[in-house]
Amino acid sequence: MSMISVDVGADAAHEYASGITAGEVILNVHGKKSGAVAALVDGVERDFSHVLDSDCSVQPIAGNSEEGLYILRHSCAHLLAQAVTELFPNAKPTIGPPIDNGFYYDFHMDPIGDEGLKAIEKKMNEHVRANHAMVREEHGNESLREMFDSNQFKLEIMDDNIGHDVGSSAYRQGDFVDLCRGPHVPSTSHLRWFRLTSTSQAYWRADSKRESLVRIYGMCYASKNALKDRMRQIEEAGKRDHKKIGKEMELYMIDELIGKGLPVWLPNGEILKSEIERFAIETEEGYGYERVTTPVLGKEQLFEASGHLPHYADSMYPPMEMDDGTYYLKAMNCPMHHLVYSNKKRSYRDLPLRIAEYGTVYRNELSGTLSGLLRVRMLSMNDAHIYCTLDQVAQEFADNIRMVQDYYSTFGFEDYHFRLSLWDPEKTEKYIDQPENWAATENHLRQIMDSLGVPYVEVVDEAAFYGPKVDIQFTTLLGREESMSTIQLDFAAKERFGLTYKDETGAENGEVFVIHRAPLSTHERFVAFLTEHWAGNFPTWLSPIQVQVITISEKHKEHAARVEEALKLAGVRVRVDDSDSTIGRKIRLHRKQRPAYMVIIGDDEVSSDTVSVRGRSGGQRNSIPLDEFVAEIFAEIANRSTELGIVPPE
RNA sequence: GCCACUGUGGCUUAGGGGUAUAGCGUCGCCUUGGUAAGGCGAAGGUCGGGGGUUCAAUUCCCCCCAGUGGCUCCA
Repeated sequence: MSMISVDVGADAAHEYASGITAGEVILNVHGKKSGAVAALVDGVERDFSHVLDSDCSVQPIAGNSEEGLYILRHSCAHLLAQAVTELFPNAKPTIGPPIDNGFYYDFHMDPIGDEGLKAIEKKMNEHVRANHAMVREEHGNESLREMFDSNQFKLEIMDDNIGHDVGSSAYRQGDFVDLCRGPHVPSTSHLRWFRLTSTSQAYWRADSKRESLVRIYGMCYASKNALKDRMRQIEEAGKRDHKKIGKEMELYMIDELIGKGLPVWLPNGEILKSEIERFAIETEEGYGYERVTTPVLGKEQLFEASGHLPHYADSMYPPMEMDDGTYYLKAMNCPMHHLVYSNKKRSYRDLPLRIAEYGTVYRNELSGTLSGLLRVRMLSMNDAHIYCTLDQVAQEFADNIRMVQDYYSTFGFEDYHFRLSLWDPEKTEKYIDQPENWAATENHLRQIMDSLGVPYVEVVDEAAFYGPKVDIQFTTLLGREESMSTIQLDFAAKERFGLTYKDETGAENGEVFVIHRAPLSTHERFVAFLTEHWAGNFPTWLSPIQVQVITISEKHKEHAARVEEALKLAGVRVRVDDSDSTIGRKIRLHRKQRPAYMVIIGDDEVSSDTVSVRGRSGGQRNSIPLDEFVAEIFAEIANRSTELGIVPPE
């Protein structure tokens, strides 16, 4: 028997008899407890059963590594398919990939409910206990087609993959076999820590004209603790859900008589919204923005000119027929701002011209996508458009990126990254089809980002229809990525609206670039994120109720009124509860509204003209002279501090 | 828009073919109280809406509406 030399990383290469498997090598080198689920052989992911017959390198893939988790989840998708096909013999598996935090599998089958999901989960657990080996089988194309001849979806996958290695292997566990490239965990007992989470409808090939499929989602981890951690994370996210907190704090309401996706800002939410707006106005005045107000609707011809109707009509409300023409609700402010620009002749001395508007736009989102404040049909924002020459674009982008960074640090956001969003030349119907302009502007943005030294990722098919953009991406508590801010470069408006200026030579110059930017997202989405981020415990300057005064007994009403008066004079949002109730009860009641501070007034405070201040976590600072407290909270609010510094944290 | 699930007083919720729980909140009384439930009492619901089956529907069936999760889309 010939010997082979296997490089296992750490120390010298090991010698083994040819024919040994990758799994045996890993067991030999790393022992049983390595937690490996597969092997990396010469840099390629392989099953444990992969046979080694020449010199090579072998490394374990740990179950809790990123690669290992994908293998685990992919394997768990197979386990799911095994259970589903056993319980529902007519179900046809289609595809079942791993995704962040879990996996899904799409089946062509009748819809199932919660009971179905439970039954499937139970069956999966049976197969985990049975510990089926997941065995790789190599097949020729013909033999594979035979194996899956009753499943048109698998046949279609094979048709699409002729010449690729995908179609050459299948994995078998017990009675179940699935077309798959692998690799997989050695056996189903590795898949203990899973949970099925939900079902949904999906289309074959994500095409709504094709077959409707049942998608089943699950999550799978390498250990009990990892699964528990994830479930805790989901639970925590549930507690921070802006819909739940928004209701408790009375931030907004949605009434079916008004319509879905059309939130009403209640007084407390309006405070948040107007504080954000005030902050934006202050900041943007410093950057040279001028504010305007434009109508919420405009004529068809306007949106034809802007390109919205050709490229964006699906996202607009349907037209309104009037006696003098057809009108549309605006989905964006830009067309009207372009008209503000060309309301008079512009000179190079006017550029960059920065036109801002704080108002609402209306977008016709599909009813099923609407959700709380996160996805709405009326969007409030601090929108602005910058008209400038190509040479000025870099400076304006730099300013806006700095502005975004300043905003975010003031609001306490840290977990975000920049994304350069490019067009997709394959999808010319979605974009203005001018490849040279796309290439030039995309390159320009790339250079700007590089010179700013801001790290970013590039993603295709995320651009606006009129140009590339820089988006600022957030990760939610559940690990989902969402766009927050956006800075967009528009090369199309100048032609569509005939935007020109008189340059230094006196010539009429048509090279006007437009930057669309909304650094604070929409107020709806921003408040939703803020609420989730702070779990409703906003920094003092944002808190709808900054101070809740609580009296111990009716004897203290008068002093409470004085405290209220002093705080109001300093512009602090204060409320007083001097009702006939116990202090414990009042604290419990007001905690739901999450005031930044509670001020307790009793005999001690009255006699010494002080206040006792209670923080959100229960920490307390007693007998602060009233003047001192007012001065401290005033400074905290004026500085827009993210720290609640008056009471030491518990 | 599509799929699944859900819909009971302001909020959280029990129940289930014979018009319905409880807690919180609200109001009143007692208590004048020191930091996440002091006591007593009261008001408040045509059980999301409309049809159907039934002697009888909040409960079963159908259709709407809304919410939640997901698909698609997206700020």
